Amino acid sequence: MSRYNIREIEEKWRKLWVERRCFEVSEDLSKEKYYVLAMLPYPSGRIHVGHVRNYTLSDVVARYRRAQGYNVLNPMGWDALGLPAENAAMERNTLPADWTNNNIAQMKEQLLSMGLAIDWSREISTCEPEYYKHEQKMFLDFYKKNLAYRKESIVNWDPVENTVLANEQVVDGKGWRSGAPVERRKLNQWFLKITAYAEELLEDIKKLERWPEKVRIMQENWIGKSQGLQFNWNIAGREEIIEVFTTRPDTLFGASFIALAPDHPMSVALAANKEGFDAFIKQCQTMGTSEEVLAQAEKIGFDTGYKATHPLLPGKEFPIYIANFILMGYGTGAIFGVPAHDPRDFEFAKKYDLPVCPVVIPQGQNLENLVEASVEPGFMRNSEFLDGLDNNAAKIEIIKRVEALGNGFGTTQYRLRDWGVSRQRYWGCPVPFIHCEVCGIVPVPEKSLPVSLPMDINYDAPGNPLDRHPTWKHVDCPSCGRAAQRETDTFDTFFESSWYFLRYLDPHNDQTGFDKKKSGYWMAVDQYIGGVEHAVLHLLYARFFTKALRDCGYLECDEPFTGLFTQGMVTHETYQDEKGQWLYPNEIDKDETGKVVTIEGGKAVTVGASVKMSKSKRNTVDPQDILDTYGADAARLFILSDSPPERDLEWSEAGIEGAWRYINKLYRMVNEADLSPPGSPKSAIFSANAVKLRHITHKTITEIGSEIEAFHMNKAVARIRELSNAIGDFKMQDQSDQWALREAVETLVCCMNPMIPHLAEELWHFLGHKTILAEEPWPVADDCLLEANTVTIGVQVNGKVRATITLPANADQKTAEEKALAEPGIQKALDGKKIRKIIVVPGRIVNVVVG
RNA sequence: GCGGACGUGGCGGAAUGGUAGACGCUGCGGACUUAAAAUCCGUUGGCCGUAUGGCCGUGGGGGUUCAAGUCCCCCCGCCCGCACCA
Repeated sequence: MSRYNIREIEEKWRKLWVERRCFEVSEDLSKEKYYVLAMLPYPSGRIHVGHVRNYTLSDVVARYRRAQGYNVLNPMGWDALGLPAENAAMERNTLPADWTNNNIAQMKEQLLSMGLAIDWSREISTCEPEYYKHEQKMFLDFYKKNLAYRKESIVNWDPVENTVLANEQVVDGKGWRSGAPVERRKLNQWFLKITAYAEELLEDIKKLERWPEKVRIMQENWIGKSQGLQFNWNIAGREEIIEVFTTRPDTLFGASFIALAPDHPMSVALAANKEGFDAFIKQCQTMGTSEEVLAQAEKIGFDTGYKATHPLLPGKEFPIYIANFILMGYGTGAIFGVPAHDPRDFEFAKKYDLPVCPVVIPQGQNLENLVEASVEPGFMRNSEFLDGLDNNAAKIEIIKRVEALGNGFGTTQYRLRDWGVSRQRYWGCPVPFIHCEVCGIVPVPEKSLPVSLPMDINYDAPGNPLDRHPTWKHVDCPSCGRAAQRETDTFDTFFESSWYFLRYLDPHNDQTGFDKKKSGYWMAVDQYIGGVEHAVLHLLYARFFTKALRDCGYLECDEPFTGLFTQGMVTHETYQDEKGQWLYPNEIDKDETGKVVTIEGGKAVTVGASVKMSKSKRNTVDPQDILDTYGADAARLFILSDSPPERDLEWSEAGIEGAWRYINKLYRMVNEADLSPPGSPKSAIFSANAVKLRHITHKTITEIGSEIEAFHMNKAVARIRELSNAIGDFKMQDQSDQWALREAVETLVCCMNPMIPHLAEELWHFLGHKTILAEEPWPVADDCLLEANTVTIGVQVNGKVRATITLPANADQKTAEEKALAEPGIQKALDGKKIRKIIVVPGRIVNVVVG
């Protein structure tokens, strides 16, 4: 027997799959379709282990579904636009396009060596005008539908780089690159009206049954629907009113102050000339605006000195504060504070010595001397006409009353905000609009699409190269013909990833983004797989796009992804030398005593926690090294073993070596097995051992299937190992048992195919088959063999296991009882005590209750 | 702070309310070898015992049940999300 030559054999089968175009598919109405999609990678240069995990998972699903008879689409492409390419271009003096295309070529090479069942004929790259011209058309359609609009909004502006910074690029109020203090600047920017779909996006989350609960909750929270009352307060001595929104109108009679957001227009109007105002506003601005920070920060306020009054609360006046915990972007930017029933208001009231008046009293409580806010439901008190109602009824009642007064209205608020898509960058899809001094903002005519990025750009000066380009932006106005200028903003790159899954369906269509009929066949994606970091933004944007495109007539599909799986991160131990410098895993080793030391110099190494792989901690492994050393199958197997896919996976050298050893073991085992010749007739009679083996064989078929469907890939691998252990342990009792052994081995090979396809294909061939395993159906289990003919169950005395007994599978209760009581261990445990009752659960347990 | 997960051997992890620790990794002992690697066999939750065996054990405390890792209540710990980084 020749040694398993991983490189040669894996290469051989990959070549054959490509030659036979095994994984290229087209619409086939005779078959049920199955669309498997892995989140498309950003072409950063080399694949990382996270990619290997992602694409191994999608590949297992694709190969398994294919064997199940589905017409499986499993495409791949490149999320090729984005900031890193510009950073790289600046650092290396190249062009973003060159850097990106180079990376794509390299990464494709690497992905090919993983042996993925991908239809590469559908490969797309989002930086090609052939791709983005269609999204320019979509944007124009959105504009026509009033789903795209411009508005002024505030950005972080780096005055040295002449560029807009993302929040994470602002470090301590300074630009991450330039170190210059960041300015808040108002710019006119494009927005997509995702809020128009807030209700549908929320409502349809219910349909996404095969999404992780966690992601659905995150999206629900993000959309943040709340129902309440919006109404007006008067300001004593002034004409203006203050509009507030509350989700707790029932607590109105418990109010003790009014609070405005620091950037509320009335804040300036009421307090701009007051002493300390500027300092207070400054203080508010330094602490950030995230809900997390506001919720945990000390609640501080600035007393405007004005009082508010409300028609429902005659004779009462409420101080008007400006408070740091009120957000201008949510509701109306103003609230009435009810310390007794809101934790933040309570904290605020304690600090400024404001009254705490409980009005919603939970059953069995009196809420005297509150030490914290009470948010439980209850019955109304101290609330005039609401008294005695339960607080939910009170909400309805008070909204009625306020509406009758003409002072406000019941309304629904969403936390979701419109999606700002403008980026002041070069390496993105140009926004297809033209600015004309006379006509204003004018769409680029469809026949003039695409608006392509110029390739002759440079980074010699700060700012957006599109803006500085000598000719690119100068065009004639399509409407009046006068000299005009192109929009130099480009789209947020979430734009590309919001519809790429549709482009895969019709990747070479130059007339339209995709054919409606094709989308009718393939959509929706049956199984989407990617990182949980995309739980909200990408997935919400893609859902929005699908609905918006539907309403623009592009397709008939409400939700893009019916099944979603979010994989965990890949982690690795960290290593530091004596000086605290981080070391790469390939710089360390164990010495004879088992101590971890540096390979160079043998110096002591501190082994740290296993954390997400990152370049800064140098705890990365290069998948290419793994693929070169151990082969694709070993890498795939290790990725799938042990850790459930949704949890973090700890990469270890021992683990990958274990997988590699097992690959070799399987190869040897099958090669050495004493099998009946291919195609031999089934034996008429099997020995006891063979019957047992056949039971395991057939059980494995159904179990692996359901484990893969449930994404329990670690358990699917365990079932493979169990079957191979059973094969290894099998003692032949009779020549006819050879057939049972062949059956077991062939089943093993078929079942391991989704996970380790190269070896499976090789062994399939070795077993004498002329077919390609990638094209073979999933084996069918014989139902008669699924049940074992004997079962071993525990026998308990008072709930403690004292013995085990083996019974025929169909044994009745009486038999089980008798056999259990006959056990010496049971007799001993009974110790002559009186038996009160015996519980027999057939096939499960016998419990003797005594005493 | 709010919302949501999670907590099982030395490690990753299995367990429709029914034999806790499947399947692995590591460690230990042995075989083969001049030797090593590879491979194979055995063993590997803790404590007591020569042993048959016994006791303890799923973060902690209570409860429901014939039976609880699993269900309920309280507590502790850890992780994730909470607005434009993709």
